[in-house]
Amino acid sequence: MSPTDGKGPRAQRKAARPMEILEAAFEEFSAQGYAATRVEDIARRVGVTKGTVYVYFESKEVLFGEMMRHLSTPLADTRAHIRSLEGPYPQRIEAFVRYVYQRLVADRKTRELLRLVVAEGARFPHLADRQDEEFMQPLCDAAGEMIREGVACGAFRPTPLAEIPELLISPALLRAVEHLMFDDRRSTDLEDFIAAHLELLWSALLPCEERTGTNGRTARPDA
Amino acid sequence: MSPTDGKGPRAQRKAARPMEILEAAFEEFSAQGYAATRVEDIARRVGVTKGTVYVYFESKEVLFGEMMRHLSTPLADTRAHIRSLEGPYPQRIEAFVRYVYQRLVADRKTRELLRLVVAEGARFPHLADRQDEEFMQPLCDAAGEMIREGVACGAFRPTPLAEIPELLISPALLRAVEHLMFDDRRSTDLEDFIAAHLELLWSALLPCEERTGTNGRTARPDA
DNA sequence: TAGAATTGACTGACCCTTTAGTCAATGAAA
DNA sequence: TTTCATTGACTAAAGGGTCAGTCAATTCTA
Repeated sequence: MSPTDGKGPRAQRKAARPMEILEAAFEEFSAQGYAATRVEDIARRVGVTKGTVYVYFESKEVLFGEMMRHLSTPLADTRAHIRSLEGPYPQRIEAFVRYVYQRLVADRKTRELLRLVVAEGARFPHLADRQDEEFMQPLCDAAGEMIREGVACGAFRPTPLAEIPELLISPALLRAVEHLMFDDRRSTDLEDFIAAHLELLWSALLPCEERTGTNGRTARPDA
Repeated sequence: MSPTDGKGPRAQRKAARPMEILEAAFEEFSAQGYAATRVEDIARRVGVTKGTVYVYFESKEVLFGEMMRHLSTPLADTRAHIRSLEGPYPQRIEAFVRYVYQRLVADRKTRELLRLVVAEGARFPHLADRQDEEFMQPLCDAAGEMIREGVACGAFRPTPLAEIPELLISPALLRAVEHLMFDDRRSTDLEDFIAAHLELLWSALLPCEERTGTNGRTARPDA
């Protein structure tokens, strides 16, 4: 039974408050950083006053922690999603790579989570650990496994990518960091970038004779 | 004539102060972030009081700006250094790659500069621009040029790396970000990582028949 | 050279704004 | 009428920024 079931408008509002506050906290904390964010700003964004925020969260620090936890939860299904990929290995790799760009570059929430971890990680070390546990490690493990399978069944050549899958996702991270630094001021075409990234991967993964230069699908994604 | 020439101890101390303060400011700002750093902390680190800091810098914000400028200046010679690389193209690439790891991963100052740009870039946009202008762009331009030369003279195969040299340095950036997130808690071997990175590059750059798996020198760097 | 006068780098107490956190009063929903 | 989510005025503490005063280094004078 959901918390909004069979309740009057008062109870519904109350039930919705914590989430509203977490969303507003995300906007403010990611834009200003922890120390520079005022609880009053978060409250104003929700349309209430500071006192209300303290009804739902006992302190600014707790609110920040809860907000980070809230941000991290959608990452939990990363591993399952990746394991569900099907088809020939190169296409699986491409789907995987596009998924990584989707999360790390296109999805603002994940991107800003990265900013907060880098910016505030020194004072909240568990943030980095959770982010790694729930996102980076699953991603890398799944990628490594996929590549080793591909190698085992002869689709891919042996490659250090199998042992160090971070190499596979690093270009996406670079785009994410660029995005964090310049927002939208320096945006070269992402599709071109991904195409080049895939090209680089094929040269490492595919046997020489299969490298045509247009493996997988490097064309724009259409329906 | 240097500012310490022929001066008494009083004048020498005065001349040294701004630099001392900038160094202390770097330590505090990079550890705590702009908003959470107190000018008093910076002063204490130097061994003076807050008032003294305000003798040399008119405000916290100006001090931060000057500190960032001070940090950025050593980056200026990046381009020259890269152009001075010599020898066969694969060795030049390897030297370049190692230089990038040196700066981005091993050099604490450059790494923390990255943290500050990501963390504070939203409120000080010119920081990102300068960092890019003086470091990232020269690095990428030089790399792109080197690869295109290598392709032109037949040492390398045509490759999208020539047009998108960011791909070449992205693994180093990943290590830098990991370092920022975990400090020293998660350090897999850097040499293994670089070796794998180079391996990946050779599979993209070298003709098939030259790819032995141990191009360049993948052994530990010795004298 | 010795002592007096001057300088100026530095201090630390102070001001004032900002902001985390509190709580008695309020008024709309139940 | 009762309940309780919300308010907004309040406190306390923190921290940016100021400045008159201090004393050691330096310069001047005899």
